[in-house]
Amino acid sequence: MTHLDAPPGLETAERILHEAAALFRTKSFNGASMQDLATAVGITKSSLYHHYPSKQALLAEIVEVTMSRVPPLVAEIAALDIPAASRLHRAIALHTAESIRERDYLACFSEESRYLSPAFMALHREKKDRYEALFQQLIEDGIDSGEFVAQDPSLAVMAVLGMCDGAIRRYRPEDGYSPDDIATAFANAAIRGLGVHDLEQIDAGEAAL
Amino acid sequence: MTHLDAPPGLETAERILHEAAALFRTKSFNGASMQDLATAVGITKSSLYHHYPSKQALLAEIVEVTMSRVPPLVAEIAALDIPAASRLHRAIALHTAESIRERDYLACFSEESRYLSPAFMALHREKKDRYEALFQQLIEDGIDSGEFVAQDPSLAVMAVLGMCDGAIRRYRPEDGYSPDDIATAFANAAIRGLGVHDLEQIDAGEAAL
DNA sequence: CTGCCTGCCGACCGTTCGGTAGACTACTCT
DNA sequence: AGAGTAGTCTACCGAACGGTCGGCAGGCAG
Repeated sequence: MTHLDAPPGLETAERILHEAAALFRTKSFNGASMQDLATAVGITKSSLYHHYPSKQALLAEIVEVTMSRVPPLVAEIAALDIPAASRLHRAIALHTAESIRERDYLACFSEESRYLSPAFMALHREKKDRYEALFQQLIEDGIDSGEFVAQDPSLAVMAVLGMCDGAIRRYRPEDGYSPDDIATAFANAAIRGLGVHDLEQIDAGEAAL
Repeated sequence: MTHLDAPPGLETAERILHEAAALFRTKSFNGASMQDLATAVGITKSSLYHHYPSKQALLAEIVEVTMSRVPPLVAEIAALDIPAASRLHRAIALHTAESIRERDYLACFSEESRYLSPAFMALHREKKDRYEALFQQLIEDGIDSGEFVAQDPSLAVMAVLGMCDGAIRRYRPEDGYSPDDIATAFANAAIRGLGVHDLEQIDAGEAAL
């Protein structure tokens, strides 16, 4: 029983992180014990502590890798030189698809991050606020340009991101929807909900890409 | 120190339930201990067990009182003899306002109910499905009548209720929005998002009531 | 006055929690 | 061959968990 017996593509530390994200999503941070995690990974509880110093550190790591992966993708979309409605459409679709595909990690990011210790929490709040500000800016751009009807942008971002987060909890693979199915439906609904009058134009723009 | 000293309007059992709902929302079911609850109520942990047989029973009771209070209100709206879009608008506004006003209870209903023991869970799933079916039926009605664009009703209900649930987690009283502000904004956004073409007519209908 | 019932309490139970200590094994590098 | 190291193990720790027990104070009915 050594550390090189069976590396099926993933290092132990990475497997631990994966299983931890999965457990934190399904049983919540407080509901998942280190023993549960050890069992899922197939090692003993003590061995976990060789790779990560604490349960908190596991959560912090999960949140951080997610934070450094997804926001840049959205930021890239936000910087495109296309109408705000099109940018927001793509941003929502990406955020939603990512939320479903990597729901273990995104659930930790959006739901379990509140269990971060105060030290990590402060850091995380700031990053999360910056991430959500990307969406709010897109909405404000769209209102300014007349693509969306005048409305409170912070309520709009609350509605949109709340909807996306909901997908994580409500998604069930056995229902037969692909992440992209849901992502597209949500993005369409959101753009329409913001009061855009020519959704067809956005669809056409997407199809051309 | 007797049981009749200071009933400030609420019986002990009811105060326990209130504080439990608040704690379960803020710290989650697994994160809130019976000692936390006892401290919040101002009695000892042992005394809790005089009123409720277990922590599980507390959660079950919270979920059940919510379940027997809110769905009838929505069912009443769903049965009104007005266009589907108007009924759905009012149903969403009510659900959202209620989610925010009674967010301790509604959070337990929508988020913590997954910690119910299997026995209670089965019962709860059925009721929750029936509740959500109310919304889905309204959406299907609106599609059939041409008020909403053709779309997958179950994805639509996923988006709408996900958005509403999000309000519970994202709402912060200090931001200055009233529950009704958010409820109206969400209902408008949702109806628009479903593809209704004459939102003004719905607003006019609401104003007349 | 007596006896019961309600609400509460301090003390305690067994279990599980996150985390630690130290030894063992097998691999790598010199 | 020998030293070092990475990864795992068994065994254990103190604390906190949900829950139980027996008893005590006081209101109330007989």
